[in-house]
Amino acid sequence: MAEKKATPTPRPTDAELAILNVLWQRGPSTVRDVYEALSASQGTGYTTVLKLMQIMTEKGLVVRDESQRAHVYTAKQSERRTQRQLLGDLMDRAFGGSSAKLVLNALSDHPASAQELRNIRALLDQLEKGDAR
Amino acid sequence: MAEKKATPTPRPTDAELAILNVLWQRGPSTVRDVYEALSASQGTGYTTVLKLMQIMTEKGLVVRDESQRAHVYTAKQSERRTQRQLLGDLMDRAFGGSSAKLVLNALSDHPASAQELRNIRALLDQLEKGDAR
DNA sequence: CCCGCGCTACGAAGATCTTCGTTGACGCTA
DNA sequence: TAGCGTCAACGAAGATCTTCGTAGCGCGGG
Repeated sequence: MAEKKATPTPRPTDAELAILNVLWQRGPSTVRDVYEALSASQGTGYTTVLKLMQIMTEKGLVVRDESQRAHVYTAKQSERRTQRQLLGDLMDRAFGGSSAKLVLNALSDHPASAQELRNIRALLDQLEKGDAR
Repeated sequence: MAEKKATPTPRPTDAELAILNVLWQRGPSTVRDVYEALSASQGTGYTTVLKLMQIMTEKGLVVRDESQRAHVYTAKQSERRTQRQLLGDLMDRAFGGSSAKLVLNALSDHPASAQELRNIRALLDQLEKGDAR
């Protein structure tokens, strides 16, 4: 075996993340799909999106199905996994690795709904109980 | 009035954030101070740190006291404020603006101590009660 | 069979980030 | 006062990110 990629999937840039968001939301999409979804909010040109997605393919952020004339792209990492990565990254770089600090900051600055607060509380319960981990 | 700077303080880059961390930790520091604090963990040269801090001064990320021969730098934004900014940014870019999603992710992936969990719970109480915010 | 349209590929340009070598100024000390 | 060490300033180089213009290809309609 020598096929194991050592490259741990780089951190997506801002523009790349915008594209990933579209892919997660729509599922496998062509460049045109993504372009149309993005051009609504941003003013990027078609070839710009295309180029970015080509680069993302090289980086391993997305995988490409070339069997169709219009290639179909899919996010390689799940949304969850990417969020985890970005979050862990920020936590290390700006919060000294403390998830609690990060969480406290997030909550006090950006209030969540009552329902969401309940969800968080539920998770807390779970964490405290199955503290074994 | 025309003196109001429209520039809202740019998002610090990775290398800049590393420097800011030192400034927050040590308080006002010279380039050498920062360099020594950083070179322990990273292998950056003195002039590299200097250049970065000069750029950060231009960007308004730090302020510089030039009254001494060795200029003394201070972080312009508080650590808290910067954390807030970075967090809000990430929330928008990767979590669809939902702080709850972000928090749930953070907690389930990066467990906090019991004490920290208590703190979070306390904040939740506070948020739910004095919901007036 | 030929044209035009949509799509990918390529390459280049400009911006920003990161790194560092070099230079010149300053002040202490022998 | 001459020399040495420390410091800021500058400029340049290489990497990465972002944006497009342009070219080339293949398919379907006329």
